[in-house]
Amino acid sequence: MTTPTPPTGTPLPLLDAPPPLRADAERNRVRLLDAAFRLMSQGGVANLTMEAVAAEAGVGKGTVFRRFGDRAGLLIELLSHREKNFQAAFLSGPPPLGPGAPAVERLHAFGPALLRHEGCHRDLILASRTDPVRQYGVPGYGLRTSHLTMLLREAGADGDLELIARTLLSSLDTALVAHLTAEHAVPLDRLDATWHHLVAHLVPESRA
Amino acid sequence: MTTPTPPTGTPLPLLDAPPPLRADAERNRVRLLDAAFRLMSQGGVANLTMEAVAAEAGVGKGTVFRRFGDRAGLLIELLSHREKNFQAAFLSGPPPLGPGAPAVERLHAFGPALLRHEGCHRDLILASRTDPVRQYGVPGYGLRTSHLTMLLREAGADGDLELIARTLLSSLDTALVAHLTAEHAVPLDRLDATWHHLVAHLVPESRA
DNA sequence: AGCATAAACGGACCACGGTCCTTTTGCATT
DNA sequence: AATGCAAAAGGACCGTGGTCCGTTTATGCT
Repeated sequence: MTTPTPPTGTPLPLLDAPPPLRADAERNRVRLLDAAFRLMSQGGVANLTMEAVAAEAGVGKGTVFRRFGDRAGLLIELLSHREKNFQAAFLSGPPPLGPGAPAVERLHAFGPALLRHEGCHRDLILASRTDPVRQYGVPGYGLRTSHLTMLLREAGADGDLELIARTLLSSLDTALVAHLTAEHAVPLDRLDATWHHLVAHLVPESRA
Repeated sequence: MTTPTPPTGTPLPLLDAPPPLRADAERNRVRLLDAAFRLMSQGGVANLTMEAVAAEAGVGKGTVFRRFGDRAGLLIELLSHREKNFQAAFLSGPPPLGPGAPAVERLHAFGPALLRHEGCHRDLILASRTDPVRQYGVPGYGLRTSHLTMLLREAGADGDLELIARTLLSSLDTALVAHLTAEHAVPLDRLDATWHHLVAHLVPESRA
């Protein structure tokens, strides 16, 4: 076999972009997401039955599964849509969360911001956690990890920065936070304080 | 209404012990747990269908639900049974994990031990995580938390020790570890190393 | 022993997630 | 325009978790 002809004028996929959907598929995709959003607005996440979403969107049930794989896939998609704002905030927003402030300050700012962001979407996030491992494969999680890793490196922290970043993220895990606030009445600022404590002890300059 | 007569010779429940089961209920309980264990041994966790367990135990399906609430409840019960050994190891086993060693050493020993313990029961643990919040309410988790909190205090750590303890636990969360080993081929000793790093940075005497 | 009562049992029943296979439809090529 | 084909749509179907309620059974009291 000869080398296949390189794509001519295609907008260079650049890192395995998923193949574009056929027109009808794309149309139904947005219909479904809209429908899901609508249903959730009125009845909460519990209302998001695959059949109900299909019906609301006016398509067959199979279509929902074909597009999103499973219920968790739909919820994750719904979620990722709303995460765009948060991502923009720490990637390119104003300091101290965004670039412009020293790395340590950005680290300190990240925890409280994440905490509050996740607080808004708690139900959706928790509902999307059918498979406990899956969340770690979601792009959003990967982005947070590499962002924190970078900030830690910039701040001069030592050790296995990626694992430390993941540990920091775990300390604000939605499920844990939900438990702490619900069962132990832990207020948010106590969580903020511990975040600051952790950051302070893990980057050298603040370490006395 | 007058004050009810205090219990006469009852073995003082001492902290809301669950009321004892009726004889047949208790008999069926062990039958069910046995059956579940048997089924899991041969076909893995996937074989643990509520109906299958009921059938194997020779009882009705409703009985399984009455006893364990739901599937997660059954799995958690199954799990708690096997955790006894681990708990004994850090509560009363030999040093450095058990009492006898200085608190810092016990802290260092705890992570690797937990990591390996959870590795053995990975499937069961992950399968029991239907509701992501629930795990934090099981006795085993509470015990680990208070144990670590105590060790941190003994070691002279500062800050919100309970939240720090929970953060340490989160860093070894089964789901996270499963992801790291499966997707990123992270070896266990790298996780050990980060555990030691975290402990070292969170208790004062080791902090330079 | 006989009885009353609360607890446990059983299995029919329901809802929902997920699969599968047939039919339809968009799209490219001639 | 006509045709061929891969992709999408649809919805019947299945398995399993979870509920419900009529029936059975253990246990404590007289």
